[in-house]
Formats: sequence, structure tokens, C-alpha cells
Amino acid sequence: MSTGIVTDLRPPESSSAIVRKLGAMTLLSEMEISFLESLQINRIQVEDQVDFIQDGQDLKATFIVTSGWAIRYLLTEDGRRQILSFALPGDILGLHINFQRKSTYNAAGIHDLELAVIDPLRTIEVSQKYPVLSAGFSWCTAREFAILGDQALRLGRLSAFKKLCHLLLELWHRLRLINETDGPWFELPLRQIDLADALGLSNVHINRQLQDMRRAGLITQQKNWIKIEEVEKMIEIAEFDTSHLAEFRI
Amino acid sequence: MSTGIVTDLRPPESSSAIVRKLGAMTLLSEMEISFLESLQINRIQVEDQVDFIQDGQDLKATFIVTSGWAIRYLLTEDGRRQILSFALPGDILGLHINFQRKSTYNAAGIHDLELAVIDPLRTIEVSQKYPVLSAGFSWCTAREFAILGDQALRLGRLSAFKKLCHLLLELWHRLRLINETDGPWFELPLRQIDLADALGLSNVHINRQLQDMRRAGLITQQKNWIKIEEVEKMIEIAEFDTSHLAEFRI
DNA sequence: CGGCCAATTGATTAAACTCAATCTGCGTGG
DNA sequence: CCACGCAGATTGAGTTTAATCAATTGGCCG
Repeated sequence: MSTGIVTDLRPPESSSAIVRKLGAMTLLSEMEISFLESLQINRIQVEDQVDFIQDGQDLKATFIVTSGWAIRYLLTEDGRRQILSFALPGDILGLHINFQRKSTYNAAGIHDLELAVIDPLRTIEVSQKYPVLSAGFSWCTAREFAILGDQALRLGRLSAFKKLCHLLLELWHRLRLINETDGPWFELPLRQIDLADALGLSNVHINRQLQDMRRAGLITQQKNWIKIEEVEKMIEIAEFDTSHLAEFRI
Repeated sequence: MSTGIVTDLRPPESSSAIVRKLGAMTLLSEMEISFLESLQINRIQVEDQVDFIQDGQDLKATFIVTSGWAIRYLLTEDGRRQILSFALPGDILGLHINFQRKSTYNAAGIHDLELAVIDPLRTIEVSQKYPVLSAGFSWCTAREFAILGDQALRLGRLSAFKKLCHLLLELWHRLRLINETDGPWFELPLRQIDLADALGLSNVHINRQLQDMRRAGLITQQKNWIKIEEVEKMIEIAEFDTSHLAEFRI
């Protein structure tokens, strides 16, 4: 059994996504790592576009994305969808369960999603017994908040072209921090209509903007994969602020 | 000195806004109330449109709005502003200071803003010694998150007219929970350009939509005050979901 | 070979922006 | 007390962006 002494600067590649993510933020002891791993015993698969959290309904558990993507979204009365954010491997959903019983958003799977289902009581255990992990979770919350702020900036003040560049950069940066990119390439398991609903645009317009981006040599697409051809140039175009996603070591 | 026994269901009107707000969420002991009040010793006044938190800069303290309004916002490279949210009396800014040193947004005063400045060390004290208050702060965070989600829905999927209705309803509801409304009336210390920057629209368009709303008999304006003529009708028009702002008693 | 879903295209419409000018209320200095 | 200046509100005209509607195409799976 671990003595709680820090044994490694970075968790190995084989760790779960949440361990990799928190391990990039702060030093984790073996005890903390094994506790984090033990949280993730119950796993479920969620089908594409199927809800696992529903707006207005009681939240049953906290979820950690172990592989695949999820979306958080809201619906208007007439069925229009606004995607609020994408949850990538290592991201946590429903951490607020102990303070707000009912969910204020929907969450659904994208493509092949696998979740670790965490008993709410165990998140309380974290705050009582694992201050470092508790801080880690708070850091995740603050980060989500920053990401949602960037989403609002995109929605309100960027052109369609810049919106797309900005979102692709966000996803690429976030995926890179969890080793889910292959150089400039990453898997983008989204239909054009998902991008449209994330950016407050129509699918037709997304289609045309993507064509423009390809013609401008900014991106290349292959099946579900996309390549950012010139990161620096795209950062300039989209006025992207990488510091909002930066790691922060306590 | 208090024994920590709960003595009153609701804090009196004379309490500070944060006490009223958390007191509406859960039962607070006299000890918790007096601790909350003791946090707010250092107060500052912030002039209209003057920043007290800056994107990318070190966050110096946690702030509680004691009177007036603040805005959280981001800027694009070319100076366009996106207001992310309004901080009303009782709202907390920079609660994440212990987990994310640099701010990921700007915050500025609106009209006459007064803030309580809280030493970051004291927010740690809260999490160690006052579990109920700690839960209250987490509840505030979850609520901010829901409000920001609604803002994203507005920005991405509502028409200009509905955006305005939706925002006015949010403000009216939030102000009502802290006793800052006068029936259907409330003070709206915003210029048209502030509304524009909150809703991702131009000031010219806001002007025309406000005229349409007045002509439709939905609102009446007097100086800085505004009256929601028919709340139910406006809720219907804006597809407003009041449950996202609902109080929740632990 | 169908059938289906997603991507693409073309044409038209609608929403909101931009630019520039004018108006209004209010505070200030002469 | 009035002229002036200023910021914010209002108006008008023309332009741009993106939505909508309606086909059509392409790729994949059974």
C-alpha cells in the first residue's frame, strides 16, 4: 500500500484520463491516484445522441468521461438545440450534484462514449479526505467556467468563420493536453449539424464555412479526422487565447 | 456569542446580500451569519466601467457584491466586448482564486458598485471550518454555471427580441430573490450598449427592439427603471425556464 | 440494389449590421 | 439664466451575413 509519498511527476500514459488530467495540474500521490482509479469502477456505454442527463430532472450521479465525447446542451421550446460545451476524456459532469439536485442542462453521448459513474457520496468523501483531489475538482470547475466563457464570446462576438476556427482550436488544445491528438491531427466525431448547434449557426452555413477553410488551406479532413494546417495562423484569425486553457500547477 | 443553534428561518432584511442569498438557500446558524458578515469588512467602491478584475492578470482577492452591479466580460482583439454575466448584490466573483491564479475574464463596475474584498486565505478558512457555507459557495458556483448556460442559449439560439425578453426576465427573477425589485419594476442601470454587448447585438438593434417591446406593451421604462408589464406573457415569448434560477434548500 | 443519413449546392429571404446624421437630456461654465 | 458640450438615444438608408427552403449528391450498410 502507498504511504502517500509522491513517487512520480507525471502519471504514466496508461492511467485513466482523469488521473492524467489532474496529474498534469498538480502532483498526485499514489494514494490519490489509486483512490481516483477506484472511483471509476462502474462504467457505462452511452449510444450516440442518447441523453444520460436531462434538464430539469434529478441528477443521479456524477460522471467522468473515460473515453469518447459527450455534449452538454439546452433546447428551445421549438426544438432548436444549443450545445453549451463538449466533455472530453477526463472531464467531469454533475460535480454539483450535492448542491443542486436538478440538472440545468442535458447531456448526451457522441459517437462512442464511455462514462465512469460515481456515487455522489464518494464525491463527498473526496472533499473530506482528499484535499488535493478536492482542489483538483475545483480546478476542473473553474476551467469549465473559463471554457464556457469562451463559448459565449464565440457565440456573441465572432463571425461564423472565426467561430469555427476558435472552436476547432479549443478542441485541439484540450485534446492535446490529454494526449488525444496525433500532431496536428485529431478525431472530430461531430456531424456538421453538431458544429452548427455548438456555434449557433445553420448546418448549411457550417458546410460552406468548412469549405472556405479547406480552400484557405487551414484544415484538411479525412473521414472523422481533421488536421489543423497552421495553428499559429488560425490562432491569429480566431483571436484565440490559449491562456484560458493553460495548465496550472498548484 | 452564538452557540451555533439555528435561531431564525430567514435572516432579517438588514442582513448583507450574501447572507440573504445563502439564507434563502439553506438554514444558517448565527455563527455562520456572523462569520459571513465578518468576511465583509474591507469594502471598496468601483466607478462605472472601471475594471477590478482583468483577464490574464493575477487575481488578488475574492469579491462579494454588496451593492450595485458588476459585469464579467471578454474582449476580442478588435475591441468588441462580450458581457458574460451580470453580478448582482450577493454574487461572488473570483471564488476560484485558490485553484486558478490568473483570471480568465474581466470584471468592471456598473453605475455605483460596492464590493466586499475577501482575503483568499479566509475562503480556505470557510472550506475548513464552515461546511454549510462551503456548500453554499458551491451552490453559488453551480448557479453561476446554470446562468452562463442560459446566456449561451440566448446568444446562440434566440432572436434579438427573445434575447432581450429572456435577459430582462433573468435579471428580474434574480433581483426578486434578493428583494431588489419593486413589484414588476426594477432598476436597470445599463446603457443600451451594455445590453447590446451582453446579447451579442448592436446598440442600434437593441434600441429598435426595445421600441418594439414598448409598443407591444411588454415593458415600460422610466429613467433607469423598467417595468415588466406581463411576466407570464414574456416568459412564454422568451421560452424562459425559471427552474434554472430556482432556490434550492439543502 | 435500395434506403438512409449526412453533405453539398443553388436560389431566395430575412435578420441584423454599419454608417452617418440627428435628437434629447443633463450638467457646467459664462 | 442661457449657451455649450457631451453622452446616450434615436432615426434612416444601404449593406452584409446568415437563415431558409428545396433539391441533389455521396457514402455506407444491410
